[in-house]
Amino acid sequence: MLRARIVEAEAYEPDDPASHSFPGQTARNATMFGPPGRLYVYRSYGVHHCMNVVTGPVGRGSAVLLRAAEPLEGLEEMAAFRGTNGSRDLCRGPGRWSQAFAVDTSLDGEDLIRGDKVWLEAGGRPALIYATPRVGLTRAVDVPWRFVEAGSRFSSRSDPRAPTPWRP
DNA sequence: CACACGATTGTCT
DNA sequence: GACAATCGTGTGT
Repeated sequence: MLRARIVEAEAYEPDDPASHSFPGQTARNATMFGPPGRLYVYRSYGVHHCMNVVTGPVGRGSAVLLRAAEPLEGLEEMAAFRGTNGSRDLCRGPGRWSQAFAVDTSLDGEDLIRGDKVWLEAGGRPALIYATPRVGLTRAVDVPWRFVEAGSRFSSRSDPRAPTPWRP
């Protein structure tokens, strides 16, 4: 069993030029337009995989990219999948996290609420969350829809110099 | 069928 | 800080 705690995520909306759902539904992003609570997996740069949680109702195309997590359980297995050791880096970045959990496009569409391969569990909310611009985009580069636990050493980037606290 | 490109990462300077 | 790796997907012809 592998377990990790989400410390960083980014939101993507259908009217958002940076979102895969922006151009409309296609074969690749079909899961984004399906029911919420499913896992949307896509391949990035031909090399890595990235995990998203579908958040919108059927037909909308909203999702949250899972960018980084604090490994909690099964660290040796994660390290074996990644071919490295060092707990800080196991799930630091969307590609690394997917690799640590051996997630690829074969798991696209998995039910994260009732599934038995990969799922979400309720957890406590971080005491302080910062909102920042999203990472690695060429469009909508200033939209502050990256959310990161303040001060987490497992996030993919250091905290912003002038942090903007975010409250749900 | 040809082409451009990307929600990344690791390596090298 | 710069750059290559690598390929599925979307678009246009």
